[in-house]
Amino acid sequence: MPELPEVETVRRGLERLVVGKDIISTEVRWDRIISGMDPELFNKALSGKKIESIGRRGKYLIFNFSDDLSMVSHLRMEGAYYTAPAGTEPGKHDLVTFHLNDGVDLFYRDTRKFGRMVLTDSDKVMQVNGLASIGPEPTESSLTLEYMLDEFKHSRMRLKPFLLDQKHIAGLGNIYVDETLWQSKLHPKTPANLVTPEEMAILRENIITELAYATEHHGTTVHSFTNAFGEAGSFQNELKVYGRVGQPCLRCGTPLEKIKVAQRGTTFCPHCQVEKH
DNA sequence: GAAGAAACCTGCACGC
DNA sequence: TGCGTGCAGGTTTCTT
Repeated sequence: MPELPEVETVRRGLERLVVGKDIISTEVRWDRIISGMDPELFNKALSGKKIESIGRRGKYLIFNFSDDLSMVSHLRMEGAYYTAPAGTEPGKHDLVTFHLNDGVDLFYRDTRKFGRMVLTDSDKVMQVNGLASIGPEPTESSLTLEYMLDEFKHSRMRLKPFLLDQKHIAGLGNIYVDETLWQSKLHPKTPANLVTPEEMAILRENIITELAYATEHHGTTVHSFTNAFGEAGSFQNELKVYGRVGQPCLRCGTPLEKIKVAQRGTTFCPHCQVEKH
């Protein structure tokens, strides 16, 4: 399940593999992957375009093509890109193929068909659904303590769904929310406006550090995530709570518990992370 | 307007 | 062995 570190890992891989190449044509095998556009128009618009650069904002990949055209791609749960020699037969879950000019095909694979691609003018990328209201990147310079204090104090939403909402902070998903809340000793059901300034400073530092560290380790491989080279990340070996339900908390030894918060499986330590009301 | 729930999807684990 | 059920989860859309 790609979160920010996984998407950045994919971006770096694609940058090495496909930037500078031309698209000859595309094949779409699941129409709904292309949001708001007929697949034939998608193919027509992309044919002959050069892939000039690949950017990222939060969990969104942004392909920039020649003639000021861009494509916003969200991998959602299990989306993945990989390249293969031209003529390679697409697999069952290869939903889109980009035929490139140097004997290479770029495949988009998505087992659950949750991913979406949107073609748009390059100057309208930030108007695409999801990007229009996205919060700051979790970095020292973008995610300031002042911003967090101001953003959190207006909401009684529980921390788990609050942090998952990309409007507040870009890039966090289920795994890293559980990890950073555990590190910060905050209960996932605590309302956002009850986090003290001292706790907020710790939470901020943990979010920034955790995502940077996970990116260094090429992300977390829990289900099917691999980068554009088909390589798995290694950060799953660093997880302290996610996937460790029933095992002892690494801080206090209490067995970790799993609950549902806002429809999301949530693992936490009932001793270290005390709920506030 | 805010918050919660359902829907989108498929593979897998589990129970019978 | 085979079938039915529940679960996993990011985002959008619908409902309260």
